[in-house]
Amino acid sequence: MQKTKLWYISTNSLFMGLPEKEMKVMASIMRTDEIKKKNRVYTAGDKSDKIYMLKEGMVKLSRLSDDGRELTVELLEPGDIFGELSIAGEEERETSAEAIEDSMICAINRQEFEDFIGKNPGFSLAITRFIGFRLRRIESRLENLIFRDVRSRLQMLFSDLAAKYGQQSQEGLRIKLKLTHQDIANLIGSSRETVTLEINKLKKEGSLQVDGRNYTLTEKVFS
Amino acid sequence: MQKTKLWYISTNSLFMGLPEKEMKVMASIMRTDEIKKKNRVYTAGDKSDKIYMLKEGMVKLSRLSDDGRELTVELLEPGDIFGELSIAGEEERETSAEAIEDSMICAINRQEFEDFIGKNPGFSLAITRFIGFRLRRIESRLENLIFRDVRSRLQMLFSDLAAKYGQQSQEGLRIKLKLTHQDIANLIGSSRETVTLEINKLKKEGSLQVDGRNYTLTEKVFS
DNA sequence: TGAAAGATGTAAGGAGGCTTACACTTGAGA
DNA sequence: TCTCAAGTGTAAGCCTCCTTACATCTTTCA
Repeated sequence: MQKTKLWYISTNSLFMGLPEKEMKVMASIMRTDEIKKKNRVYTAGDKSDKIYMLKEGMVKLSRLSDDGRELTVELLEPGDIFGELSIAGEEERETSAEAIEDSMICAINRQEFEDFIGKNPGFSLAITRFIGFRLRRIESRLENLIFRDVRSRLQMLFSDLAAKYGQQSQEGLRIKLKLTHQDIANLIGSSRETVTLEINKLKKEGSLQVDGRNYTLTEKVFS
Repeated sequence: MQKTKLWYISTNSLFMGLPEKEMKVMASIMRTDEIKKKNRVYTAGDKSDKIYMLKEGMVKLSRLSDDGRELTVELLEPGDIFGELSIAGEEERETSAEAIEDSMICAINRQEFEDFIGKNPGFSLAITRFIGFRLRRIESRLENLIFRDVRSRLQMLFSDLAAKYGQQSQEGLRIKLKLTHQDIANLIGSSRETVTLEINKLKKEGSLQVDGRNYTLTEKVFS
């Protein structure tokens, strides 16, 4: 059965506490869209006038350097909001959003979203909190990048991913995500070759198991 | 004459558009405090339950590594808000806030601040915007750190500082800020020695003039 | 199913920038 | 105004990690 917009809204922590009537209003200003894998929701430079919610699939937010290297800013799960910086004075997108699986998204016009915030003060605090969370995360990544080497950043990435996508299994915490070494390099600001090297070291040391493209953390090196 | 809290509020862009009555409410929940140079407003690990506004002086937000290195997250001017992550689920401070000049600050309890937001939807959007701005800035620093070398980061820092603290003069854009090479290193994630080296290169090339601890940008290498 | 594209393994070489070390200069505060 | 701490200049050595270069293994999809 196709889940309704209202279902997504009512199960989303961001909208928690809103009266049902307002949830319906939110549902009514959302426009559902399908995005196929490898397609972009938006690209850096696009006009920044919509906010999105990911309903199904997975979306990657990233920034590109002039010479084509990529920095992955965020991996999004169903329920996550993105493009929210359009309400923070962003005129043009600074990041790009790409579906890395076939996805369903909901789009809301910036203006309508702001009107909605204006009418629902509690909701606005939720949005503020949400952006604040992202700010804290990014700040801590900045810190890691400056203070820690590739090995340590890789370990932290794995424990972060385990916290978000981990599943307890026989061998340890299994990360339900398929990432290539290049994907990982883009997440920690390193090169594909160095990531391959460091991952294989972790395997040899026994703190990481890899089968296919699935990673399992077997030790609490990852705290 | 001592400027009143209300004066600071009414001239602050964050509070713009608020009815005067609400500005007075805000003033009434603020507690003014004096912080001497080199003292901390808060330290990483402190309970995160207040929001601050800088009235006078200058405050530096920073993060420390285990081995004592420092990353400067932000330099604040009068009118700037800080500690705002306490409304974004931050239980303990992740950064420290240190006065780098004798300063006057205003403190507001988190709970009172949130109540105020709840009653003033327009204001809440302003706060969201504010945090969003900081998020964009930090993201772009993350990007620079990954994609650019020290020389380029140094140039970008100078043009950022010029935009915020610059003053047109005979020779070019003069930055009204006294920074040591160590301060600069902490801002761009480099070492003191490397910063000295690169600054002297820029001086030789003629794009930067230094007298004492004052920097003047003489060319548009800095865009 | 087979070819092409994508992903991984590995190694040599090199560069950027950090560390260490120390001399010299400036400035803050007694 | 003198002293001492703080800041700056400079250089050698080294270390991490990137780049380049291929071989091989896997996945995709025509």
